[in-house]
Amino acid sequence: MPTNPDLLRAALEPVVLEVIATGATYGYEIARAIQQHSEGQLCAQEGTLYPALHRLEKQGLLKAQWKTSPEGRRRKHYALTSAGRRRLEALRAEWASFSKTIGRILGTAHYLVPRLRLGTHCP
Amino acid sequence: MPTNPDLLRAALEPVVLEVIATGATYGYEIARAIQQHSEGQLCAQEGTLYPALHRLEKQGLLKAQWKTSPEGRRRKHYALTSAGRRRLEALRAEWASFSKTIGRILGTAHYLVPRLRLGTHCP
DNA sequence: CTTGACTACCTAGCCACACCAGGTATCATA
DNA sequence: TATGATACCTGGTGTGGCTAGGTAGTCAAG
Repeated sequence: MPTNPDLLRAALEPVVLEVIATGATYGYEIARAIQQHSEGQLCAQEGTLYPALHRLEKQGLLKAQWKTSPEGRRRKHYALTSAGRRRLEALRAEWASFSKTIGRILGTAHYLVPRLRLGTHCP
Repeated sequence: MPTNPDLLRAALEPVVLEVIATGATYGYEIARAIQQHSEGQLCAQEGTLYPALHRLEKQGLLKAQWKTSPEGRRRKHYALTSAGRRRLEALRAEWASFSKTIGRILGTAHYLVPRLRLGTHCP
């Protein structure tokens, strides 16, 4: 439930856009979705995730809307804008190219490893 | 001849250790080796690479030695320590695990893309 | 009714680090 | 004697993850 911050930094933006594209809508849910999609390998702390969502919104990649759930919880729901969808597509391509290159350099392109603990711990 | 800084940040340490393990020894040569190994996709600016080498040396992963080439050039030659070799191995495993996870999330695990320009420009 | 656990959001301050821009110095070539 | 390539270094700036703290509502247990 960790990730070395430098790795997270490289992947946070595409991963957030991706989980929103996949159906997660508000912060708390997005955080859980990231953990689930990554099988616990990735964990964006709240102090990381919320500012990231605000950045993406400010860049026009997400649009936000406050709603109140039937149980009475205030939630800020995010959705991709069309710019956000284009950006996600570009980030997918960028990631594919980059990870292929690094994988080739490190000789780990198809290197299977046991699940490992990466960095800090998720509370 | 670019890379988005956040991606470079995630890969710089393993890539530097790798190119040194592969035979590059001094800063200027390491910089060129990174560009060549990455087919121009990765470029560590001098203001990035030299501090990184100093960090790795300070951490005991590299040992350095000044030499003067036959043509009279002062060069600082780096070599992996045994801790450096162990670290490289760990970083390879970490990268393999991480890139597999992100690739799966983004659905780009084996996604082939045309060579693309990533971020800033290499001088 | 109070306590605790969970949900749900936010932010100020710290720190690491890539980058820019500038510096120094040597050597080869024109 | 410029000019360009080689070869090293660093101070300041900006980005952004993390820590640690805050607010506030729901719900079950005691």
